[in-house]
Amino acid sequence: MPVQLLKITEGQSETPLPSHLQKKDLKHLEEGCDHADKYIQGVAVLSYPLMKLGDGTDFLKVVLQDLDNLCSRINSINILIYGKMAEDCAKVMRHGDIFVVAGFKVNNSPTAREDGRHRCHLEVSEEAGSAIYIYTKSRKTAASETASMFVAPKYVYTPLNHLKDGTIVNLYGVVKFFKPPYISKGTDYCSVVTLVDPSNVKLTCTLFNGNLDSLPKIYKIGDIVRFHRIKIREYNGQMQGITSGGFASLTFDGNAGAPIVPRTSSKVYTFMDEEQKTIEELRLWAASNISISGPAAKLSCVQPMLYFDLTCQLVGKAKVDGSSFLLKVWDGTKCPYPTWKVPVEAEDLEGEKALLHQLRNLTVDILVYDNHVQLAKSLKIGSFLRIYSLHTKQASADSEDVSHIEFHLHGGTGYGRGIGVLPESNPDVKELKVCLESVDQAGSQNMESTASLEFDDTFSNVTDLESHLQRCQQLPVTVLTDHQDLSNTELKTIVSSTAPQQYRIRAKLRTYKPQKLHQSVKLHCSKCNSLQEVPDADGFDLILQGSAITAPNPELHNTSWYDSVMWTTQDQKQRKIAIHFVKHDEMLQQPEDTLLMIEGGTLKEIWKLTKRFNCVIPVRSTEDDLELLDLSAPFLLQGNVKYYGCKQCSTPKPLRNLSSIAAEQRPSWEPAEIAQVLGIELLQYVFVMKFTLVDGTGALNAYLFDHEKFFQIPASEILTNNFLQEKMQMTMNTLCPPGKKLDDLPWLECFIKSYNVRDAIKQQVYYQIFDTTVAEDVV
DNA sequence: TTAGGTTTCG
Repeated sequence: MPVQLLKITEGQSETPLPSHLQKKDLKHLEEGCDHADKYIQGVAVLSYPLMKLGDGTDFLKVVLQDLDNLCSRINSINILIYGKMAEDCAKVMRHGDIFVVAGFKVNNSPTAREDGRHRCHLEVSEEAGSAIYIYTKSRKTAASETASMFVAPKYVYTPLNHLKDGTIVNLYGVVKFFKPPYISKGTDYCSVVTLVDPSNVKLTCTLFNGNLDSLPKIYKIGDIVRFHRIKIREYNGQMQGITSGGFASLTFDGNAGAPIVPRTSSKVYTFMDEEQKTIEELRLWAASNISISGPAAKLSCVQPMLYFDLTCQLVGKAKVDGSSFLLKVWDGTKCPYPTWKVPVEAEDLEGEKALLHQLRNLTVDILVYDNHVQLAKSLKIGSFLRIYSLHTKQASADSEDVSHIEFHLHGGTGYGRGIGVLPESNPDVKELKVCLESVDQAGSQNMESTASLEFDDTFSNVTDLESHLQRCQQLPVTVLTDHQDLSNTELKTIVSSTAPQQYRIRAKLRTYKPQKLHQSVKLHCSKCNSLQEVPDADGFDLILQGSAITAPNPELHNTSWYDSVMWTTQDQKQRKIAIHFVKHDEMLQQPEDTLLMIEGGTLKEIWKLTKRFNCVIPVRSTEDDLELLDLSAPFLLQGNVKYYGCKQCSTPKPLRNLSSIAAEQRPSWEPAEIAQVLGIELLQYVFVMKFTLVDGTGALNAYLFDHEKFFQIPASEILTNNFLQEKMQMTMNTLCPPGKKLDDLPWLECFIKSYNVRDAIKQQVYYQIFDTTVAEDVV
């Protein structure tokens, strides 16, 4: 019998221990040694309630104190008892009983730092061949002590608005954002999780673990987590959670009504009625306070230029080159657009050949890049995946009749981009399997007849898309904002006429450039009429690094019109940063109204400041004044928008001219006004595109030169706003649907003007679209 | 240690 209750009479045990057992001292316990013939002895000072683990196994935790080593600093140890043995022990044991535990396994105790007990714990079970001998005193005297011994573990959970720097806490939260575990640049996997709770405070946690399984198993926004022993630190003025020793997590489905089954790798955890209630309460709160991700997008619903999470099964994989890797996946539906096929060597393609062939028109090729390659390589064929923030991109239609869609998982982990493996028990996987099986049963004949470049809705649900496109074929997708009384002119007539003239036309958009819409955004100087590319962040970064070499000049601090603060960074670089807050009426304004100037800041620091303050102007010190940086850098940042000045047309004036705006009754800090007082010729963000228009009589290329009117999207915000980028791409997909024949393209109504451009050799006629906007129900 | 949520532009 693995648990034996033995009597002690006058301090002596009636039954001796088996002779082969040798006593082991707590001081000499070590992980990894063979402890089959060893025992440890101690008095039971604490026992937790008998519990059931996730798999139904009984579990009991008992704390033993080593009576021979009462003086040593660490003289108590946790005993984790599993299965029937746990049940038996709980039945017979009493406070003060002496335990002899034999044939145990020694493991690191994750709670040692917190409970101050031995750095190892002992694990015992019948299956492992363990035995427990309990020496008990007279039942009469022990009975009264029983109550004091069964103490439920008291975990205190801290609300997110009560977190303090430097503490280790337990907490609950609803997942507002997460990065699925990815391989960090160090030795561990990393997962970033942002939580919220009913206090409405956010906490971003950075979790590391060398074991993928030990990180929280979060699958979607809205999941609920319970973290134990997470360390709280202050970082950049905000509380941050980070894994500490003994970190443990449980994850729950966030949907009200779903079974409350914790996902965890930990064999041992407490989970009782009180916890269950907390989850239910958080689910209810989340239901009205968090937008839980809806049903995941299927391949049949994809649109070009979207970021979405795809739940799918891996059918094949192949190496492509050093920085990219191919995954062939399917989800049982058919993408309504032609999709690309990534060429790879046949011998590099892993996966079942017959299946790959059979599903060739239902699988899509996903190219994953950079940091995702290593993880992608390790994926098992047949496993179920969720690919987060997968990008659908419309490929250039330059040389082809119809364009196609590409699937990219770009490098980096921004926006939670990554790959997660879902267990078969996941409800979404169960649903997916039903779908995949039904397609399998439909047989291969449907698929055989489906050529990859044909449209076939056998497995797709494209009703919405189709009806949308039908609408577009009837009504024009662009309308005039003026000149409605004019009648249409055929393109044939226009191209044979002299310029300059103005026309109303009805035409179809055959193709457009650039296909990569972000390339259409330029900066325009209305003074010299020059166009230039929008500088990239690297250039700005270099300028900032260059200007940070010169330390801020303290003599320029705290003037009549601004207050200054300066500090030195704690890192090796000892960088000096100064911020000058412009005053209004001798007072500092609210952050959201404040204009500040910064010296020595990095790109990231400046970016953070723009989130909180109205305007940020990067500056540097000279001997006697502050001045703007090189005009290749933005002279002003407001919200998401970087404002640039024309190098040719600007004559920078002293920054103190800003004080004239500050002196206004309500300084509005308009970019145009700031530019004016600083002698900057403000560059405007514009879309510049070339539309190839056809109408059956002829064709012409017309330029679109638009700040905001045509797309009803400000060009200044498109580069930093993904939502607007998608909106613009959707608009272009409606104006010029990928994969459609000319007959099926919608009509555009446009107003265009012709004009002459002369260069040294010849004169040419150009056309420009104006007074035209995308129809209201298309936007 | 790693990353510290702010998409690529292949």
